[in-house]
Amino acid sequence: MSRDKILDAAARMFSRSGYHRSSMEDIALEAGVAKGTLYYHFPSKARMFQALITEGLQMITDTIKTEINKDRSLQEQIELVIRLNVELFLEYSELAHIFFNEITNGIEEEVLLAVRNERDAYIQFIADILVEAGMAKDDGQMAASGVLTMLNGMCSYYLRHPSEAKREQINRLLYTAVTTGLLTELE
Amino acid sequence: MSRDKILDAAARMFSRSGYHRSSMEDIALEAGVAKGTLYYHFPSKARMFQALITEGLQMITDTIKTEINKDRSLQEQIELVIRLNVELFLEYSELAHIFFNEITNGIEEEVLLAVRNERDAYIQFIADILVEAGMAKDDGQMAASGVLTMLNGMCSYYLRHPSEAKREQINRLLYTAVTTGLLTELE
Amino acid sequence: MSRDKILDAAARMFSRSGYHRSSMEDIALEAGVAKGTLYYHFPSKARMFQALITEGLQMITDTIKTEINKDRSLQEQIELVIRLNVELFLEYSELAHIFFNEITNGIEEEVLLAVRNERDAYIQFIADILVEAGMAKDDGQMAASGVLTMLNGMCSYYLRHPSEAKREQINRLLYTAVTTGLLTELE
Amino acid sequence: MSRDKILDAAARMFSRSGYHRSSMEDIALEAGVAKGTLYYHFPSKARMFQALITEGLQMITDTIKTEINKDRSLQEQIELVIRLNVELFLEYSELAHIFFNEITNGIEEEVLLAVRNERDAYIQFIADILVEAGMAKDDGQMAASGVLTMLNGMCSYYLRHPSEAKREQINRLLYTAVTTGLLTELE
DNA sequence: CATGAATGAGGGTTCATTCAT
DNA sequence: CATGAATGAACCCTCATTCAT
Repeated sequence: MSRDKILDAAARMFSRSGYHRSSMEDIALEAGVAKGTLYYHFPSKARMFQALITEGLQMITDTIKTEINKDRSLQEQIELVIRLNVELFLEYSELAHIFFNEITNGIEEEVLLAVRNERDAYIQFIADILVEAGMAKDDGQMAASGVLTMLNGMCSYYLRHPSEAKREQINRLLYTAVTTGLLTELE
Repeated sequence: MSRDKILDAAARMFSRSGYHRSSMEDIALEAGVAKGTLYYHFPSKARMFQALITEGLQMITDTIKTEINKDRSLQEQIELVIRLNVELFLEYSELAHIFFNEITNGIEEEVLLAVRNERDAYIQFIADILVEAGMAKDDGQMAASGVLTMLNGMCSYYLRHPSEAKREQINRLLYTAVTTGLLTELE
Repeated sequence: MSRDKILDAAARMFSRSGYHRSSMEDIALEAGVAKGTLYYHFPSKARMFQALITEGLQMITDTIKTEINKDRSLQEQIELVIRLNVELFLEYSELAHIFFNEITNGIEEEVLLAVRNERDAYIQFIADILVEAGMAKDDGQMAASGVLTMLNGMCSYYLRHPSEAKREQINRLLYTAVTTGLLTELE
Repeated sequence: MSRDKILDAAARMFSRSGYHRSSMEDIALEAGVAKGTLYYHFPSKARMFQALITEGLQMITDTIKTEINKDRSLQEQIELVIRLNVELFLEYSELAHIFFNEITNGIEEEVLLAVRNERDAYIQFIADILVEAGMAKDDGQMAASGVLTMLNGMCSYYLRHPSEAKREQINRLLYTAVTTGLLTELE
């Protein structure tokens, strides 16, 4: 179905070139469909982006939920969540970057709010895991926000100065930051 | 002099609306000069942005250097560096955001590299301070990068959910992160 | 039958939003059928419009003919024709407006001519009535055209500045214009 | 100056093909300037249209005022106003048509209101002349509206079935309609 | 009979940049 | 030094129409 082809192409393009640098023409070309087809499936570029975020996050949270329930130790759960997030950041770096750093540019206000809500929901999702694991007090939101922020920054740094060694370092450092309770100060 | 008026206006506009959302028209208007004048002083929008970053960072590093040399304790030095950076982030949030998070959009490759170098130089500058204060081993680059990343993220979070209480928290948390040696793991 | 549903919907949409502002999508939605169905019944938007005009006018002229033959005085006949036309204008204002004022926009030349012929035929139909009633000399075309023009203009004015009082005024004024023979000068 | 070239070209294009059928590309081509130039002088197509109407009406009312003051009899004044208006209608038929029959299509609401106000102001201008000449009671608005409506319709008819004889007829008929007091019934 | 996914030409608009003055 | 009129490529979006099912 061409809706999926389009979302795939959009993910690739946004991830490669960012939101504004990816034109609807480019995305259509990448998806192998006509420009008008994009507008058959999505009312606007912004809404397409929103769908991408929403449906992408749904898949991610589903994956994490499934994996986490597979009878693991607390430690393994935390490690897993961190590793999966790092992988996602590195695979879809630009997209993740957009997602976590806003798109202040000329985008429909309504979509901006929706994406912001998605982000807050995801932060809450991670926060719940941290709280359940005893790694954060209260609602855990700021702790989760802190982890993701660090993750975002470290992955960006890694992508600029890549070397396999550091990749495992990121996982380890984040794990330490979480387990030593540094982030609980944030509450 | 109109060059300064332009840079001031550009800083305000970029900080308020981001790089791409600020048109040359807007900047000229804000500066109170004609659009053509921008091109008298700078060969392109990207170069203007570059000049802004370069000269801005020069001022910042000069300020920090001056303050740091005023015979302070190590603790005070670290606190000062953190506080100054937090202030800058909050004052020029968008600009800082751009500076620390790339501008993947349609910008001259050459300028992109130059700005990236400026950023690495600033990271190095902070790294040197950390090393000198014994807060990081080796070159301290990744430690510095980590601090700035966290700073970036926390300030963004703060701006989205502001409350005076949290502002001091940011300073304190960053101070803790630096002094407890968490970041030294990064080397 | 879905052909009728479509024509009804088209009449409503055109009358509400005009020809070009009504998209095939809108009409299909209003009719409760799929977009493709429109093209099953009509070869193009323009042809659909033409069918609407043709069949609508057929109904109108039939109605008028029937009513007129019901053994009325000349005066009553004229009053009737005027009143019916005013009602139609006000009920289907946009459609009437399109019909009487051309659609210079991108419409098939052939359809344009056809619609123009429909209009001239209607003018002739009214003209015949006027001549038969002794209210116009010769072929009465320009008289009929004049009445309809005035009717068009007054109804538009009425719709912009409505008030029940004026509605009856329109009928009366047109009746006066016809009966005092003003329009016979037009021949 | 290219602003004038553009307005001239726009008047020609609109008058020839109507508002929507005239693309900005067409107008630029007709004016001999680049498409972007249109947007240097006017913020949008609708605003350009508005400027055209406003400035055109200014010229027309100025002309009429000047001519009317040249010490004429009442009869000559009325004849003059009618003749000038007929000439304008025939010269800029489409434009006049748009002006007097709305543009319900996708045009900025604000511009629509502005143009409507221009039209009402022009009607008022004509109304004042009629009242001053004793040809209408009270504010004369509906009388003026009636004359212009008839004028509009007759000119359209004339353009569809042209012949020099009828042109003078239009002037005469309108003059009769005004002077016999038919329109005073409208008050 | 009817559908709806897909198309692509065309439209209005933005904006960094150029250049004659 | 500075201006501002002019440019044109690129962008997002609309919509009548086609066609396989």
